[in-house]
Amino acid sequence: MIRILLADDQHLVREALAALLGLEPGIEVAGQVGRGDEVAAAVAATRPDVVLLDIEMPGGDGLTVAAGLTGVRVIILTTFGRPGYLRRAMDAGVAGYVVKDARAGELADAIRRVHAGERVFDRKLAAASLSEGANPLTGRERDVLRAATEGGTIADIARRLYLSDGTVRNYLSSAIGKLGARNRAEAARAAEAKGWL
Amino acid sequence: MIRILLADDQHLVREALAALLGLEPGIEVAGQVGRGDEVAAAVAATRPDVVLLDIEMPGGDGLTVAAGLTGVRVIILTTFGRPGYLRRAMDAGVAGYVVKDARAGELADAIRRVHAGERVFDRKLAAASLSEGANPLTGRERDVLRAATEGGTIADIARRLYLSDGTVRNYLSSAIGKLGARNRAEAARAAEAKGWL
DNA sequence: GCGCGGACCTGACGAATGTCATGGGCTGGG
DNA sequence: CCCAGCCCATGACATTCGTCAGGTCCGCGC
Repeated sequence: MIRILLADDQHLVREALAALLGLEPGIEVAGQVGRGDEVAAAVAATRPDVVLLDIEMPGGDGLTVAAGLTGVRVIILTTFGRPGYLRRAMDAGVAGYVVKDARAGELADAIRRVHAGERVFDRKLAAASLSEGANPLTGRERDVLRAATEGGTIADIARRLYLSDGTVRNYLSSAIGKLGARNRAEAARAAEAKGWL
Repeated sequence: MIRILLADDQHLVREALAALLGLEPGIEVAGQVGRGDEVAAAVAATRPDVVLLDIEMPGGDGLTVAAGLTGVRVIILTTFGRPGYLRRAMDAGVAGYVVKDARAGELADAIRRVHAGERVFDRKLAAASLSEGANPLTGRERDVLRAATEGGTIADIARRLYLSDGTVRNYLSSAIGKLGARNRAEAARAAEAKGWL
C-alpha cells in the first residue's frame, strides 16, 4: 500500500483527488492539508510514502516546501505548466512533476513509479524547459519585476524594496530588454508565463 | 438518480470530481467535457439534470455558455470567488454558484437542492456582491481595460479596438478614476479581482 | 591582484501616459 | 422634446516611464 499525503489549497479539489486515488488499487490517502506551512507537520504525523504538493498555496508555496522536506518523495501536482517551475522543482529535489490536466491514469502511474524510485516529469514541460534555457533575470531584476506586478508606481516599488527610483527604473529597463518586452506590464506577463517570477 | 454533466478544462480535476460525485448516493456522472464549446452538444447528447460548469475554459467561458443553455439547471463551479462573476452568473440565469474550496458535502448538497428547484449561491460571495454594488465600468471602459491587461501600449490598444489614441487614453483615465487606481496596471488588477473584467 | 559581473546610485532626455476641457452624435426614458 | 448617459474624438498639459551614459562598491575566480 502506497501512502499519500495530499496538499492543495482548494478543499473540493483535494477531496476529489482523494476520492480518485482511493479508487486506485495499492494507493491510499493517508492525510490532507490545505496550507504550505502544515505540510511538514503532517509528514511527521502520517509518515506518507509520497507527498502530492500543489504550488500555489497560502502559507508557503509548494516549491519552497518541497525543498525543506526530507525522507519523503515529493510529486508537484499543479495547474501551472511553466517551464521555470519545473526547473525550480528539480532544483528542490522533487521526484515528479505532473500537471492538473493529465489523465487520472498518468497520476497513478507517476505515483507508483516515484514510489519505486524513478523520477517522473511531464514530457512537454521538460522539452520546453530545455529549449528555453535558464532564467535570464538576475535576482534583483526578479524582485523588482515581482513588485511591479502588484501595480504600483516606480516610487512605490522603490520604497517597498528600499531602493532609489533610478535603480528601480534601471532594473525594470534591463528586465524589459532581456524579455523582449515593451514596458513592464508586458515584461511581467512574459516572466510570469515562463515561471521566472 | 440525478444525472450530472461535468465541464472543466483540467482533465485530472474533472476525473477527480467525477470520482467524488460517484461516491454520493443518488448522484451519477453522465458525461464530461473539457471545453466551453462542447457543452451544448454534450447536453443534447446526455440530457443531464444538472450541469457543473467551470468558468475559465478554452472555447468559451462558463458564464457565456450558461447563458445559452436551456432546459437544464446549471451550477457554476469555479476557483474564482469574484463578486462580479456571481452577479454575471445570476444574470445568465444559473441555479447555483459554488467555489472550489467548498467542502465535498456542500457540493453534493447544492446539486440536490438545485435539482429540487432551489437556487444555491455561495454565502460569502453573495454578501460581497451586495456590499460592493454593481460594476461601475461602462462597456467600452471594460474593453479598453481588458485590452490593456495584454500589456501593449496605448497605440496598440487603439489599433486593436479601432479607436484613436486619445479616446483610449480617456477611457483608461476614466476607468482608473472609477477604480481608485493610480495607473492602468493597478486598475486592471483591481477590476480583475472583482470579476469586472 | 586584477578583471568581471552584479548590486546600487545619479542625472538627463525623449517618449509614453494620465488629466482636463471641450465638443459632437446617438439612444432611451420621462 | 429634452435630458442624461454612453461613445468617440481633439488638443494641451504635467507627470511618469523607459533609455542611456556615466559612476562607486563588493565578492569571486583565475
